Amino acid sequence: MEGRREEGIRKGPWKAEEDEVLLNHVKKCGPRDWSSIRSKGLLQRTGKSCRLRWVNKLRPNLKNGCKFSLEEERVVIDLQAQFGNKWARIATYLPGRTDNDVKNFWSSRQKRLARILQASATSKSHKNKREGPVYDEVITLEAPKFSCSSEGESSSQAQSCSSPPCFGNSEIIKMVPLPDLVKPKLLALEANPVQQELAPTEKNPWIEPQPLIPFLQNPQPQTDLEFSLETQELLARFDPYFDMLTPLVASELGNGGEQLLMEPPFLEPVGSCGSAERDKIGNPITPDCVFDDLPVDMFDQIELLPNSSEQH
DNA sequence: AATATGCCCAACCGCGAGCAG
DNA sequence: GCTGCTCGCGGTTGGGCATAT
Repeated sequence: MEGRREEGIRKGPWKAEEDEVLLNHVKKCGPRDWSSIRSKGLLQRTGKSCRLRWVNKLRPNLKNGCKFSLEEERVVIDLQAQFGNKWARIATYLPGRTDNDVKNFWSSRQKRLARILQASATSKSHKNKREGPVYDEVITLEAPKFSCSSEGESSSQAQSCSSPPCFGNSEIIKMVPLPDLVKPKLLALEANPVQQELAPTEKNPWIEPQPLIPFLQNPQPQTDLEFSLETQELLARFDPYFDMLTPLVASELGNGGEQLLMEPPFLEPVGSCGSAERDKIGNPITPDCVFDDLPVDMFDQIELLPNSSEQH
């Protein structure tokens, strides 16, 4: 696929020598003047291509080849709901991630969710022929078995086990209506077009009886720790505010009744995202502290994110 | 073991914004 | 104000690897 086309413009995969030339250019001139790279005859690449290479691969402190951590997944989900597909903007909240990374992550995720949803819809339609629709009842779901094997998980790359935590075997999670006190805060959130599209009604979702998410009644055999965030996301599509139930779920698992709210404002763009900074702005709710409220042993399977320097 | 399928990721393309002349 | 250029962003595509059948 790599090749030359008209006017000697090179396309396709970058060679190490080209990377070196590009790095030298950046050392001398900084990450700008991309088009001059070709006009000076340094590389047969367009300025556009050079910039992309730098931004996505050569920039320092990139987490290349490192899967998204649980927290990063959460950030993306929250920010996507808030900003929409503004990948570059979202990426600024994720140190070491590029817009391309976020975009690719989201795209894979969407495909996966679509498949799960479709499979669920299919199985539900079969089920409904016998049972008919089920509305207006307390939703219960049984968490899939905890299958992120700690024994000899041979990761092809030394990647973090980025999958979200699961609840223990056979835990029953009750989905209960959103408490009133939560609702006003939710209104401040920017509506997600996708959620709007998929939401069963534009009326108050917490008043209208919501259809059950098919796969909750008939959980698909999802892999490993795919469950919790994946599930939450699907739920959120039917009930845009499902995310807010997460802490509730946690509390139902026996960690006290305190409810926490996760709202996008806890996030700060890279450069000002230290916890001290967050404290300064008076927003103590962080993803970490949300996880703190979950059962401690849930995270036994979660490895720390390796440094990019440890990769490869 | 061979083949099919799914997933991840790098790179390209088109479009729009910003800016200088 | 117009034009052309550069840069940045979001969408899309295709290759390669991993996993399932």
